[in-house]
Amino acid sequence: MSTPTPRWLDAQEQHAWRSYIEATTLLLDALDRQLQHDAGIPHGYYEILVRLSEPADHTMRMSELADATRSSRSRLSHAVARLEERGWIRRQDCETDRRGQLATLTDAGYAALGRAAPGHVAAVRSHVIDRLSREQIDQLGEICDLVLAGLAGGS
Amino acid sequence: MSTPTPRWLDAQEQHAWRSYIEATTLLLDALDRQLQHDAGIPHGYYEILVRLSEPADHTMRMSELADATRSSRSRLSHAVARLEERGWIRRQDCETDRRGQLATLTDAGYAALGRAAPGHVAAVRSHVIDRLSREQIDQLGEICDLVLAGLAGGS
DNA sequence: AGGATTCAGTTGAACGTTCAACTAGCGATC
DNA sequence: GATCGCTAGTTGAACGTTCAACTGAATCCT
Repeated sequence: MSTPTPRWLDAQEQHAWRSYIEATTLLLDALDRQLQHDAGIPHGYYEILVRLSEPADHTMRMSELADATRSSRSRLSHAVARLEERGWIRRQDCETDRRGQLATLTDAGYAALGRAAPGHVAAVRSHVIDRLSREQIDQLGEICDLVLAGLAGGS
Repeated sequence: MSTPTPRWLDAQEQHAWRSYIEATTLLLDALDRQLQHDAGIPHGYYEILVRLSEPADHTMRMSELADATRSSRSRLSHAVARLEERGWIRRQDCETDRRGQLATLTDAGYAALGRAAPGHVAAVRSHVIDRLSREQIDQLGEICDLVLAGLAGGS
């Protein structure tokens, strides 16, 4: 539990870090507001619907879905409960593992996603993608993959 | 209110966007956990303390602080109320504008920040900064500045 | 087989954020 | 110098997330 004089961020590092935090704060707030307004759900719930819409049967194991959306099991559990109340997701028992639950996107949920998506994509474009060069988009992807590798995997 | 067939994200764009969202989700969660564990406050509260520590008198107008931390006035109001309960911030009336409030970092708050900072910086380094090349750090800063310009300013 | 461990998922309380409504002071304008 | 609108900040209810505790089922071990 020593405190070996931390290496503080230099000017360049601090600038990048602060810009990242500020941009991310504003960006996520803006996306939340847009989706809350258009679809009545926060950004995290939208991502759940997106992921569920990808398999042909619109069905996923809860833990699979938790991993895909990078959310805790608890968060997903609460979120799916809310979306189920709304009739956008249905839960059923898993045949092969009696501990498991399968979440299925309902037709109403799929329709809701279809209504929310255009506005969301437009927001992502206008706030991020369309402001960057093709090269910068690639740079961002690479940078985030590096960070992701550290956080998701081991070290 | 037409829906003019949105321009969906192509593979490259979608990859970058998803990596960004996933990395950000995991990163902010990790920073929150680290700070909650080390200092008992979430990341947003830490940023409030940092900003307040920068002026020599450790004092800022509430709205100045809200702008600096990119937070809504309501969020800041609640947050400062909590930090005041803890004795880390003090509020006083503004002399020149009777509507205004001045928030001041107390000595206890400054000390708490001093205790939290090393672990936080170490986390930022290990998760982000030390994984990127100097060039990538600059790229990230530039990208985020572009996004920030769109969200903070006009268009 | 029996017991410990781990895994899948849920639950409720505590906490932070959002939203809308509100108080109060400032400023412009007529 | 009254009024209208804007700015500063707060409040409480509703909502989402976190954390820790919990239930049950699978798996491991001998």
